[in-house]
Order: sequence, then C-alpha cells, then structure tokens
Amino acid sequence: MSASQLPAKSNAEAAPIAQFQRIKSSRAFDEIAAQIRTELSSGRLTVGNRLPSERALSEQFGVSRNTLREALRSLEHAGLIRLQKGARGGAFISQHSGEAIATGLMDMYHVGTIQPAQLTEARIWLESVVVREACRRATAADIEMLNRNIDEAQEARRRGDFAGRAERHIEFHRMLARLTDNPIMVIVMNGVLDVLTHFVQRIGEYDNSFVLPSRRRFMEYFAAGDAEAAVAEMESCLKRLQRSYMSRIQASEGVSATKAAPRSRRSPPAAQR
Amino acid sequence: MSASQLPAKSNAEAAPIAQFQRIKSSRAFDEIAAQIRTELSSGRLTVGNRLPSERALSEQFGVSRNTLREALRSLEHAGLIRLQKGARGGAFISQHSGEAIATGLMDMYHVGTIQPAQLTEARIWLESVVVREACRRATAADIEMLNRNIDEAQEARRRGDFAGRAERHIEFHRMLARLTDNPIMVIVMNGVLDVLTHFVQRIGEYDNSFVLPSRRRFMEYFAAGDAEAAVAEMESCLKRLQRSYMSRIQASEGVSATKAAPRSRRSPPAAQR
DNA sequence: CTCCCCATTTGGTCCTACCATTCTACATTT
DNA sequence: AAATGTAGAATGGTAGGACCAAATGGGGAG
Repeated sequence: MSASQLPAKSNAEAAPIAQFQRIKSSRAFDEIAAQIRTELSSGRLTVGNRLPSERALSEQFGVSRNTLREALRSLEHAGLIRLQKGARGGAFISQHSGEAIATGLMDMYHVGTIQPAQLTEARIWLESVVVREACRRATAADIEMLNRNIDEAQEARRRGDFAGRAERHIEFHRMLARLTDNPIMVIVMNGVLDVLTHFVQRIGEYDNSFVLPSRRRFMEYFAAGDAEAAVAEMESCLKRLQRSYMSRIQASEGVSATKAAPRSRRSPPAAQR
Repeated sequence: MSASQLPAKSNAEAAPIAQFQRIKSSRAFDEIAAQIRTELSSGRLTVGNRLPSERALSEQFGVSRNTLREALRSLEHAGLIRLQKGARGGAFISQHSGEAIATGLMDMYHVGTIQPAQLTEARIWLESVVVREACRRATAADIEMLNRNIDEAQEARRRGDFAGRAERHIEFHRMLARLTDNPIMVIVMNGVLDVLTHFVQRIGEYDNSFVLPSRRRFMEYFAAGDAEAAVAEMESCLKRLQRSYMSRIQASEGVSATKAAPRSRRSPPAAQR
C-alpha cells in the first residue's frame, strides 16, 4: 500500500501525524480509537503530541464530529488523551497516570465483583511483595520519610483526628509502593488502597490502636534491612486489621444492599407490557 | 504543596493555605456518568438492570442525546454497561470483566509508562503470590488441568508450533491466577499477561526449551503441596525467561529510544547487605 | 512599551433527521 | 390450530448543522 509517501511538510502547524484511514466496521468510533491506539503503540504519536482538532479529525476519518467525539471520549476515559479548549487547544497525548485502573477496581467493587474479604486478602498479598522490594531499595531518606509519616499519624491520633490518622496510614502504604519503583505495583496498589479507603469510610471507625506500635517495630526491621521480619510484622498487622474490618462489616451490613450473591444471573423480574 | 513559592506579585496577603476542592467538572456527561455510578454503588442499580433508552434518559437528565451518549460511552468503556441495539435493547448493567484494567495496563505499556523490564519484574513478584495461594487451594481436578496444559504445550513443541506453545505457557499462568479465587489477582494477572503476550509477539521467538522441564518439576512440588518449593521453581524459570527477553530486546531495539534511565536511588549510605 | 479588548480557534452542547438492527404482533398460509 | 412470513415499532449508531463558552494571540489604545 502507500507506504513511502513521505509528505515531510515542514509546516508542523497542527500535528506531524500520519494519515488516518477510512473506517469501516460497525461502531465507527471503536475503529477510530483503535487506529489512534495503533499510532500510539507504533510510536508515531508520543506523549505531548497534539492531535488535529475535532473538526479536522472528523474530516480525515470521514465521520461526523459526533462519532469522532465518542472515540475521543473513550480515549480520554482511558487516560490516553487530555482535551483542552481554546485556540491552541485540542487532544494531547497524555502521560496516563493509571487512574483508569483505579477507577476500574473501584467499579468492580461497586458492582460486587470484588468482595470486601477479597479486597483485604489481595491487599495483604500485594503488600508483602511491596514491603520486600521496598526494603531492598529504601534509602536513608526514604526511611526518614516513612518515620515522619508515622509521627504525623501519632500526632493525629493525639488530636483524636480519626480521619487524619487513617489517611496517614493509607499514605504509608502508598509510599512503600512507590519505593518499589515499579509502576505496575504503584498503580495497582494505589487502586486497591483507593477502594480500601472507600470501604473504610463506609464502615466507620474501628479499633486500630495496635497499628502505631506495629509500625514502629516494622520500621526497626525495615531500617535494618530485614525484609522478611518487616513483611511478617506488616502481615500480622494487616491481618488483625482485616479481622476488625470483617467484624464491623457484619455489624453494619444488616440494612444496606449487601450484594451478597457473587454472581447474579439475569434478574429483571418483570417489564412493562 | 508549593504554595509558598509564588513569585510575590503585589499580593500583600500571602494566600493562607486552604484545602480547595476541584470544581465539578463542568462537563455535563461527566456528571451524568457520576450520577449513574452513584446509583450503582448505592445498590439501586444492579447487574442485569436495564437503563431507559437514550432518548428517555436524555430527557430525564435534561441534556441532548449526544451528550448523554458520551456519558454512556464512558460507562461502556469502563465495562459497567453493555449497549444492545434493537427493540428491547438499551444499556444493561454488566458484570464488569475487568477488561478496562487490562486495557489500561496495555495503554501504559504502549505510551512507555511501563518498561519491559518493569513488566517482567512485576510479573515475577505477582506470580510468586499467585503460586503460593494457588498451591494452597488447588484440588486434584485443578492439578490435572494444569498437567493437561503442560501436555498440550509439549505436543505443540513437538509440532514446532511456537505460537501454540507460547499460548499454552501463558494460559498456564492464567489458570494459576484463577486458582487464587481472588478477582483482583485474576484481573491484574490477566492484564499483565496480556501485555506480556503482546511484548513476546513483538520480540519473536526465543529460547524457552527449559520451560517444560521446569513445569514438570513445578508440578511435582505443587501437587505435593510444597508451596515454597513451587514458588522457587517458578521464580527461577521466570527469571531465566526474563533474561531471554532482555537479551532479545537489546538485539531488536538497539537504536530505538529506550526512554529514560531507570531511576536509581541509593545515593545515601543506606541499608545494604 | 505596556495593557486591554476582541477576533479566532476549539471543545461542549443542542437539534433534527435518517439508517440498521432487533424484537413484537399481526396476518397469511398450510 | 400451528407454522410461517411480514410489517411496524423501539433503539442504538451516524450524519450534519448550529450555537455557546473558554482559551489564546494579536492588534489597537494608552
């Protein structure tokens, strides 16, 4: 096909982007999104590039502006592009913060695909990996940062600020995840912690007086580079937390929709006729 | 926050720190999607329910059908709803297979947020968790299923069917993930394996003759319930695979920009053994 | 030179119309 | 009466035009 066209226009006014093809299948916007994804994975589009305007793109693809916008909506939701209004605005390839993954986990929790017990279970498993690798990489500055977080949590506790204390505790785990220096662990752990935060806020206060002493012991092992001891300390703390959660959820789940059935088959009992 | 670094315009009163909240998107379809999500998390909408038609919904929300469709597009991409044409069609609350998360990981890989080395690294970490838990739960039927998979891979190898063999090998890991019986592990592992499959297809064939013998040893430990030995066997196999991948990627990507150097901590005198 | 206003660009929304698909209900045939 | 075929309605998908609001840059006023 027309491979070596090489326009090489030194214009560069809107976008030095490859020529898009006409779409064909059902759901044109799916194909459009797929084509743009292809451009991305091939490297012809990279972070920071600006796509042509909606009007220009719709003409290139040979579709209406409505259809093109639905394609852009899909890409924007995925975090691949960022839309900006105004004269020099448009669709910019964005850095993909992984927000879509966190949203996906949250959605799965909301529709009941993820049960609270499974959430805390996976969290414990992931955390053990995180702690082990974080311990392997942590610098003195990192350790100081973690200790500072514990101090802040203790201060919040002294003030009776339950929300602030919980926030510090969660932030502690986010820090550890970042220390792995692996975006997959960071993103997944962030998502799991997001859901967990939501979950904790729903069930209200709980007994976590044992967390701070555990943190101190944890940091001892952690600073000494004893990864396995740190993992064990963290795991025992999290398992105790998990028991707190589960006992509370049994108490609070008498009224709210429990979504008990993990698999709800077709339900609509009746329709208007 | 860097609020204290303002260039000191004629603003006499340096802004007292205040926790501002983001303005509500100002985009109608975002609010519509948020409202529907709220209905979902509150339990008023559950899997299998059918939303009103686009025309009816657009009237309820007081927006045009275009705007409503963009909201639905966002929800559909998230996997929360499934659109169906025809009479009695509409938007049905769907089971959320986690496809959005796999897509998100793939996108992150494509834009370079996830590097191949980080992909295989995280995969090894996750796999160790998966193997440990799968070993704890596997039934005789599960073990038979895994053995059958190995047989099929061996058969594919005999035929010289590289693609088929690779597919079986990947499927083996998906099976293990499912055995954890935890949707988070299943979804995340599926996503990571999707990206890995894509990555492997890109670099082409590689030396994996050691995989099948390792699988046999693995199954010995696994069937005996020796989780730690199984984990160690799998880890050593995966690390060897990783070296194969990395050597191949250096060969095929000699010139291509390999992004920025991996952030290396470890400047201060930290814990090192 | 600085500052402010305005034309231009561009995403966000609305409207109307038409098409393709899918199912229901009725009519036709056997 | 049962099986079959067909018309119609409901619904998502697409088209094309129009206008609004925000962001930008340039030109005019001071």
